[in-house]
Amino acid sequence: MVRRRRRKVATIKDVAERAGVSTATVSYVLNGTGSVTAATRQRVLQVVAELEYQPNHAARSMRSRSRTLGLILPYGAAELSTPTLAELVAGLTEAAANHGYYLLLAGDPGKSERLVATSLARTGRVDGFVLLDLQVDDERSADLTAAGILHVGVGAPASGNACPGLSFDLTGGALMATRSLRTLGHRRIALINLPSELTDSDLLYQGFAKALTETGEEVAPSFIVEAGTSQDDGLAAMQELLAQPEGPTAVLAASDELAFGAMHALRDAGIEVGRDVALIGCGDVPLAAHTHPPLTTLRAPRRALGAALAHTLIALVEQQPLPSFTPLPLQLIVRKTTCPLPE
Amino acid sequence: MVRRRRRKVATIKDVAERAGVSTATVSYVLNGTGSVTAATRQRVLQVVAELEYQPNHAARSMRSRSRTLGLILPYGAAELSTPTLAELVAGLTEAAANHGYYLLLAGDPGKSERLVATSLARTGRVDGFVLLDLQVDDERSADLTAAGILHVGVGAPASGNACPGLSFDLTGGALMATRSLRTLGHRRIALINLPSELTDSDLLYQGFAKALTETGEEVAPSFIVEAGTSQDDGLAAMQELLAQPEGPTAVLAASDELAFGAMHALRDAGIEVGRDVALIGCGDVPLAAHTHPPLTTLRAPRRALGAALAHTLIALVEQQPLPSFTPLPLQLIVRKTTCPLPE
DNA sequence: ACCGAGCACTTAACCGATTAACTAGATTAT
DNA sequence: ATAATCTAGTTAATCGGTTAAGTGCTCGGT
Repeated sequence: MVRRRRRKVATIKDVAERAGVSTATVSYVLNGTGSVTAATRQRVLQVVAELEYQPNHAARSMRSRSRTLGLILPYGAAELSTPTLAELVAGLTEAAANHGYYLLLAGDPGKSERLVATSLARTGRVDGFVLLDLQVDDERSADLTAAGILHVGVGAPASGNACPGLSFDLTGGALMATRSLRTLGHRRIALINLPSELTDSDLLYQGFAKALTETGEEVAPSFIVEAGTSQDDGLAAMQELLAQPEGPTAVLAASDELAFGAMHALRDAGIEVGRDVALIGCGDVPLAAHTHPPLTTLRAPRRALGAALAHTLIALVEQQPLPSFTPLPLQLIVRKTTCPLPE
Repeated sequence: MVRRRRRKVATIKDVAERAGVSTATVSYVLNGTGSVTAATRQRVLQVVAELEYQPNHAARSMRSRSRTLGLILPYGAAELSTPTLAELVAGLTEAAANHGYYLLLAGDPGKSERLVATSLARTGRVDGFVLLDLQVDDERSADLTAAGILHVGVGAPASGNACPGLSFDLTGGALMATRSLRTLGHRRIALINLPSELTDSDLLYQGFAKALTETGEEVAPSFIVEAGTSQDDGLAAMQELLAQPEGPTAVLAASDELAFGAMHALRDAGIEVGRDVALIGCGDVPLAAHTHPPLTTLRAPRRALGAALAHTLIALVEQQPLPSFTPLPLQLIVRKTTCPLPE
């Protein structure tokens, strides 16, 4: 059987030979280090172009870094299909590309996240990791820190975590959303929040609470429901709120997913969203614009967050000063699930 | 400023020294090559465990391959958020992991897909690529083949493409779906198909046509609409069908996305899906179970396809015989959008 | 008793880059 | 005029593995 051999690509030696210089000179030209006359530089670059030379990545990363960022997919990776994660990944990938980095996906259901991460880092395959859904006292972060592995997390830089944490300005967003509900006349406002393990959940709570206390009101504990992350969790949470003697007239949900669940619960209870009860979600996933009625929600710049994560992690890897990061602002997209307080 | 130096990891030299052997012996033990006594093997493995030694990836891939598969994200990468792609990626990642491979994501909006791919391959960063949405006479495949870069595509192995193409058994699926519509009494059945550039579109058409011709009927050209891939495209296609003097009583859509659009169009036209008109989608994305009414659709094993792609590409890379591939069967999930022909 | 083969290793070349150390020639300083 | 410095390169060490070639040693065959 004739099997075509893999094509041989040009090496730095080929370039050096053809340009009549040493490999060191070629390297100097390509990296802008050393001192080279304009004429020599020209000649080398000419040959590089002719041979379409590109330095071998393995050889390069032996001397320095691998210019690769790692991302561990959550169990089952079904969550990759959530627009939230998908756009984040897109932002990561693009921003990384701008710095000559690439994104390595890992997600071995057999091994633990920790094992995969340390293996990837110890073998020099990746320079650092992005941790999704940063938690309070995150074990993963502690593990990586202990192993000397650089990483950044998606979420608030919380106590117990030594890594930089980047997130949206959920506090500002929640404040804005809750204020807008108050402006519409609502006074019995509930919050369906994320699990309290997630660092993001407190951010949201702070904004929500501030909007109430700034007008001298108290936060009713029964109106704060800690839910999971799924649509079903949102449904359950809403049912819990409706079961109370005096239920809320407005609800802020910590994610669109939760809001969708809440919409289901309301519909099942015969309550019309956007007329009887106001509802605001968070995230603005594509589907939010196409529910019935379309969901009022806080738009989150997911792609920008991905880019910010990439920048921060790369700065960490290259030992440059970390770029200053201000939580990315959310934008209130008013659709049809918000309404003035019914008289 | 005190900045902790990166932790030094054990090298093969450390292992060799500690075990009192040469590095070659360590390498032989770890790779199962060469001949080593049981005692020596024991000792080496012992030390490997003690030092938690893992071979440096860069050094390794200089002599062989990089054990990395490349995937180029579609423009803007918004499509990653489609469950279809997300699950495929998950399947790819997992199956790759089982062979010691990882998935490298690329998606540089600045450079062309071709440029990124050749660069990644020439620098030895990846061993091969997965091409999404394989097209008839796919330019990308031609480019990669010309550059001697291994790759597999998602789609039918079509004319003009030298690479293996893996897909679902869309022909069988369309046949099954269309037959089921006939069994329900429908005779005026339409097909909203994918763009004809996609190799998958013909597969679907073949099954659809067979279901009609096998009972001696003719395929009405006006009932075959070539649409795009978006929900809006599905909407437009359905409107086109409805505009005909005698519209279809049943519709097969080539994707759930298209089916959702068709549902919108039907609803807008005051036609009740699942009573007046039957509709079958393809893919069974999670949302399909939650539309009103829930969508009858062909369930596609996306994760399995991802795994098959990984296996095939890795076999290609390692010059092993390609695993035989039978198109992955679809399963008809009957929900509420199908109905007998109204009398 | 001697040769060849096989075993269990070691030695060293090699993969393709980066970079510290060196060198020859030109320029500047004293 | 001569030493010191600078420029534009080269040579060679190095990163951490893999692997072809080499080296004693034991064993079997004749």
